[in-house]
Amino acid sequence: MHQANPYPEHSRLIRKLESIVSLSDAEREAIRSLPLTVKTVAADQDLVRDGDRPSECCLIVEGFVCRYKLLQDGKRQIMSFHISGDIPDLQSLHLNVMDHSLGTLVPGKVAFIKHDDIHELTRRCPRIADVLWRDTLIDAAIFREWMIGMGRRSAYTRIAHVLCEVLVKFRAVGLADGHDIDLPVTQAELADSLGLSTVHVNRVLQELRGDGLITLRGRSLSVLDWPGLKEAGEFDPTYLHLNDKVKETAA
Amino acid sequence: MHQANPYPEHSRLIRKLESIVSLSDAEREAIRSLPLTVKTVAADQDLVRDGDRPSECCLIVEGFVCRYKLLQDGKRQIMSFHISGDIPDLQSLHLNVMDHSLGTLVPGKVAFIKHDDIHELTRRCPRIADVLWRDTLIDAAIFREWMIGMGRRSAYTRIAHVLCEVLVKFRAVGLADGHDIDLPVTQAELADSLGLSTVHVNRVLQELRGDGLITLRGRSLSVLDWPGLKEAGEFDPTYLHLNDKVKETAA
DNA sequence: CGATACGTTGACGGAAATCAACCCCGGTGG
DNA sequence: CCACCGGGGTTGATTTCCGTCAACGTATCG
Repeated sequence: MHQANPYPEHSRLIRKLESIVSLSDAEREAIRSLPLTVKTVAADQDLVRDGDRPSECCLIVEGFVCRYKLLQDGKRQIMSFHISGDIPDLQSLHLNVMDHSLGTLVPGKVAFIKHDDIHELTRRCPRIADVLWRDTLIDAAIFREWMIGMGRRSAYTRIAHVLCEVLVKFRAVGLADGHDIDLPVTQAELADSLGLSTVHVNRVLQELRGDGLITLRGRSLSVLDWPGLKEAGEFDPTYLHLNDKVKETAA
Repeated sequence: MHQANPYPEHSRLIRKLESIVSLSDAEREAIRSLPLTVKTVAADQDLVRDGDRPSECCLIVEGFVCRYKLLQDGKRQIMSFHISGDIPDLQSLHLNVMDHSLGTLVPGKVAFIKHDDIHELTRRCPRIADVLWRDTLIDAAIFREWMIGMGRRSAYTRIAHVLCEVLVKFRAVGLADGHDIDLPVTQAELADSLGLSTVHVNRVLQELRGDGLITLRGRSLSVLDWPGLKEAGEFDPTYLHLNDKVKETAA
């Protein structure tokens, strides 16, 4: 007796939001009323580009997306990773011009939502505006945590930290339940997210393996020693501001 | 015929918000109705501390405040600087627990605003909620820009960049109009904001002076060569998302 | 007028970048 | 079916930017 979910895309969003707040039935219903345009996208495609003035937001349904900026000299800084349920350009609701780009790292599925429809929803349902605001505030908290890493932590600690973060985020939205995930990120991309060189990332990953904290072959990451990895990464999940219900996934 | 401003603290907030959006008379009036508790604070005092669960926000009236976090080993990362008109802990409206601290760098004046009063204001005046949301989104954009610096820019570029940023922010709210400001920041604090050591900051500042870009004696900074400093810092003010009216101050 | 905080300088060391190969593997096309 | 190709991963040698340590100068202030 399997019944297909009539709102597979909206469900991803709802699950994500419920990882950071609780929603009422009415609020879930309101979210399900949002008009979406679903598209499949290949790897390494830009969803939005630095300088754009978007009139819609993109909801990641499946896949893995990064926020990044290219510098004059060709260097790239990745500023965040996003997974199913995230709306990485929610900020474009209130900031007209993009100051960075969003691009896919693997093939996936993305749903576009018109700004007007979101505005209409939040007018009808002010609590949802608060939830979305909260979501952007959590993104900001994650930026701050990454700043701390790049400013004051060693490469070893930084890498351990980002692995912890990704694992917790996967678990919070139900994309993983053990300590194994499919990490769709190359070492070069990791390097660009941490302000390191690929060579150094490679060597530090070997250290982490050598210390028995993880295994990493291709894209499959297994955390062998979760307490050890958390300690190595000085990882305290407070900054993720998770709902109490899912907090245990980070323990 | 000089008439004293009956709302000196509210005016700072209004001026700040008008540096990023336009406000109607009604909105300005609504803001002036906010109940405030004004306090004078000494230097090096925490306004809010990592782990706190605040029930009010603080509006900087005068002085200079930084957002920072202390690490296990005693290292400090400063994540932002704040000036007159800023509400650096606006995020506490929707994130219960502080994941960092806010502290003064110089003596100043701070006004506290109850969360409840802000919620009441935004309920009465939804456009103001949008403005405040926008403000937190700009903070996030600044975090991202600092990430780019710490991840991918040299110390020289980073320092030039932050000097550009501070100058533009001062000008945007009318705290400066030329190229000279009172920069109430020690080299050690600059270092902690950029992920550098104080020794290195000192040396790079000498380079910037040697290149004829700035003078810096004590707390008084003069930008001698604004185009040169912008170029040295790879500074593009887009990420500050200034109102068109004040954009010229960054040109 | 000493205390103390801030700035400056020099010598040295180290974490990570850079440069340059080389390997491995999956795809693809002849 | 195998040769070729290209992206990703790995390794070693070398360099560099910046940190650390330690001392000293200088200004402000009770």
